[in-house]
Amino acid sequence: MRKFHHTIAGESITVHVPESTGDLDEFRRWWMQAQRRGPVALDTETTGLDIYSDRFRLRTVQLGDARDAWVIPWERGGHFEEYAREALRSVPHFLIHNAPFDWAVLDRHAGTSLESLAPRTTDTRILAFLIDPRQPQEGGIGTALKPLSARWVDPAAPDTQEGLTAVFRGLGLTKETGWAGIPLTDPTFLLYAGLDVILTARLEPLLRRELDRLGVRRQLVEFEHQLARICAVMQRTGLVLDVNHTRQLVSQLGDQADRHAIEAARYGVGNVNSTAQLAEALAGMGEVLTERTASGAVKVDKAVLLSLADMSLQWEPLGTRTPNPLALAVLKSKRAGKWKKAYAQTFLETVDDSGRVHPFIGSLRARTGRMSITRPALQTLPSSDQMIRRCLLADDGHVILSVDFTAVEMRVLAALANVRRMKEAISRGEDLHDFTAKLVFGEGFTKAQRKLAKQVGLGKIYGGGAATISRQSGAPIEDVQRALRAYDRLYPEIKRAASRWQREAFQTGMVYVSATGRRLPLDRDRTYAVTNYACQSIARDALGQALLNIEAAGLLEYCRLPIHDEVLASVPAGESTELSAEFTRCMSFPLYGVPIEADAELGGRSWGSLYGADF
DNA sequence: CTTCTCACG
DNA sequence: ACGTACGTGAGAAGT
Repeated sequence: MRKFHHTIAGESITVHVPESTGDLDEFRRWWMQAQRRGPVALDTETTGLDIYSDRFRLRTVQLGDARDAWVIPWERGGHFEEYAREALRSVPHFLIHNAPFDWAVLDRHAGTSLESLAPRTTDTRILAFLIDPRQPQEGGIGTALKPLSARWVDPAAPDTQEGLTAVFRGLGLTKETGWAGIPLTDPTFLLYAGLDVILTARLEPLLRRELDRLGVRRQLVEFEHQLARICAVMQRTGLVLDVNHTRQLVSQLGDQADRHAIEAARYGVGNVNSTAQLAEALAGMGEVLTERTASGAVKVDKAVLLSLADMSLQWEPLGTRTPNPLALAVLKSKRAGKWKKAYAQTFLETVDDSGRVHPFIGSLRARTGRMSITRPALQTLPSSDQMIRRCLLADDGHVILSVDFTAVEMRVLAALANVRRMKEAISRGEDLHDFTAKLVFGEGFTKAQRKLAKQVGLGKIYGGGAATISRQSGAPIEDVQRALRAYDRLYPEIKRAASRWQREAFQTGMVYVSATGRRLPLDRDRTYAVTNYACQSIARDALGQALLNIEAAGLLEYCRLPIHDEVLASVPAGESTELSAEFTRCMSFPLYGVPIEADAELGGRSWGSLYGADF
């Protein structure tokens, strides 16, 4: 047995690394005792984050409590694997920091299913997030194990990730190759692997105590653990990739990007992604660029370039000036390059050997609690064109189903702020934006006026002013101002609720507590954002509730992605109509007296089929 | 690492 | 007193 000693919060701790079956028997005796005293912290070390690649390996499994950690070298196989498996099977309650990652690893590589682990897990990252959801850049301490440990356990707790990076360098390895290349005998690696579980074990009771002190509901903590599990199931399922189409697309987009880059080079822009080069070249062509970025540089973004190219924000010709050929070439080259690199290529890099991509679905990411999807970022695929979404398919014999809430943030606002006329319109089944347009512009409102009513409604939720809404929508500022004033007259409850929420937050240390009990810290200089936080976070919780309903109805196996106000699913073609109705029912329920409703759309085999012609 | 840009709801 | 567009992930350039 190898042992490492360290001091945490003034107490000495021991990291044990078994080397023989005798050592493993001692490990077994330890966890059998430890599980009687309380939950056991669990962690894994792996070769990297690419859980679904065939090069991925599970290296160690660590268990621990506040004083002792055991690092089991899973990679050595045989008895090491057997004893670790037994503990994973038997311990009744685990503490894991950022459980979805370890669940996915152990499910795929250690024969311990997500279904078996999740009900036995407390995720300390969830606990920390419910105390303060802000990232370090936003003034919070974030939810990484190191800063949390420093805050709650021991300010001198070592930064194990940073420490290991130094060790990697000493061995001629990098941040990327280190996790796979470091020998399992490395003392720093073993000590730090053990420290992580000890820190997690010490963190949990302190975070629990803080949650109790703040009065955060147990029910919310439980809700988040259920959602984490549901999202982990969707991640494991993944989506089918049309590999051939994606390969063709990579090559097509690459050709396009190159062709337009060559065109741009003729005007002196050797690198289409260089804003400085572009601004200089455009100035040389006699273009006058007035917009500036936050730091004072000349702004040459898509909106600026489209206007130089004489096109609307939807790339439609305007006929107001001679199109600038450089602006057009740069727009096209950048777009093709980005779509190739960030989307198509990432699909091919992340696809597993059975042809599926498994995006990481973070069930609790944004400061409002909104979910996010990474590797690849499937919540942000272009919707103006079907070409990228066309790469992702329903399962064999299935079709794509998309079910989305109707105007959910507006309905949430109506419910939370008790907006009388909005609630009346919703219960009559009226379209909210039609209703507003009618009241502001009269019965014969135009399409453009409805669009303005919609943008003003959204602007209200975001806290936007006339200037911004005018710029974003292209509507004349006078019209926007008039609509905004009319809006305030029609729905006076919105302003009143916003001031009430800000006042409440002021009394609780600048934290607005949402209707579900979520803590939403406000930034002092933009407290107006409280309206958005209230609506965005409750809309997110409504999506969470919908996911629980979907699972209870036995439909989780069809779910593929949560996209803020939408659930994307793959359903057997023969039952698509019935399943579509069932999904819609799961996503329809009253929220504080206001009906939340959903619309289903059935597509063909590819996700792109919902965004244009399917091939 | 920061800034700018661009994709989404 | 007044007015403030919200939340993400990702790639590339430049310091």
